[in-house]
Amino acid sequence: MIKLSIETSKNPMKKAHFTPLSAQEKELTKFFVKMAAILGVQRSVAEIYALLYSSPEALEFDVIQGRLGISKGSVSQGLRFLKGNGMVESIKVAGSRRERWKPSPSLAASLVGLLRNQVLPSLEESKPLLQKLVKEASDQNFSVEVIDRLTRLQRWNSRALELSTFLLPPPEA
Amino acid sequence: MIKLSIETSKNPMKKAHFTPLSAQEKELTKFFVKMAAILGVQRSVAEIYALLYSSPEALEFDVIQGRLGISKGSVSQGLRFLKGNGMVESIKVAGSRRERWKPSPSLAASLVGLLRNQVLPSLEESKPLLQKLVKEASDQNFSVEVIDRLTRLQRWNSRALELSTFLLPPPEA
DNA sequence: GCTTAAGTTCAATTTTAAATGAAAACTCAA
DNA sequence: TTGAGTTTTCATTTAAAATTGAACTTAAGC
Repeated sequence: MIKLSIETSKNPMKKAHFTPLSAQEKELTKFFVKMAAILGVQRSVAEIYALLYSSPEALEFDVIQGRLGISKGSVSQGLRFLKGNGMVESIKVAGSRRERWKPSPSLAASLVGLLRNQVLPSLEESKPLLQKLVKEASDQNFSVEVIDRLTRLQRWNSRALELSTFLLPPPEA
Repeated sequence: MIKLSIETSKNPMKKAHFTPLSAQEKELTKFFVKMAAILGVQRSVAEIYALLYSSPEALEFDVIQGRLGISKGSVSQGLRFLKGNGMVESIKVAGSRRERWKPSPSLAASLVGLLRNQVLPSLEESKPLLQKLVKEASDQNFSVEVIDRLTRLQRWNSRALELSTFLLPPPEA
């Protein structure tokens, strides 16, 4: 019989007992998962955010992984997404190589960031397309009904774009 | 050699040549698909809507199926979804058993209907949940930080709910 | 400059959502 | 009332998205 691993002070066998989510944490996760679904954000990302949101202190990478029971890859990608959208922040504590994560102070600001990234690009991209379509429709004398619809669509797009730019101004313009 | 089918006036062999989408129709489809994606609505539904939107006359079931090249099931489900959200209307012409479909007059109203069905239910469902969470958090003396976050979350949910109800009043209240 | 803990990447896998189409159900003209 | 013409249903298939984990990269600490 061979002993497969030896615990030393240099290489402590990380037992890695992470406490499973409490009832409250699970409920809050449900809420964030539901909201995330509306915004088209994946479950694991919502889970990470919910965990950070219900933790009084900033959490380390492997605590997040351990308590949620998800893979390193998911944690890494999830944190990147959340950070990229300004929803979480990382803190580096001197003397430790690990980062610690916590939600950004303002949830409102976070959602604004998320919406801006999800919605605005599509509205902007579509503007020239609709312009072209309206032009072609009148050039090729489509039915009045269809031209009318397309024109209204274009107007609607422009207004939505204006409104969004107004409601969701860029971070530091 | 057996002749497999015979064309009669009663049973005309439906050649079913449907003209493929024009360049413009394809472009418009792109637009609607993109918008639909934001709202979490599936591609085939957006395709159906785009086709109706760019057609001067109301279209029959099998024209929709044929021109889009999708299955009967998808057309049926797609139309049901669109109708359920007030985005399309059906017309019955006397002497024909088939229904004919066209987009509802107001795109704005359509989007309102869609948003109401997609977003409001989640906000409403979550209200009592958040209430309970805040209560439990203070009862079980969680950290001030976390209680504060949960309270703000609850407030945010209530406001979003109020705002939505205001912006998206029920159809005929 | 090494070593190794910490985190990232991405091809492979798993999971979830959407589309299909054959069979069932409905519906209206005859 | 009947039954062919329509549409719906839903188990199955297909496609898309999310997750995993092993290999790789990075950088802190020695």
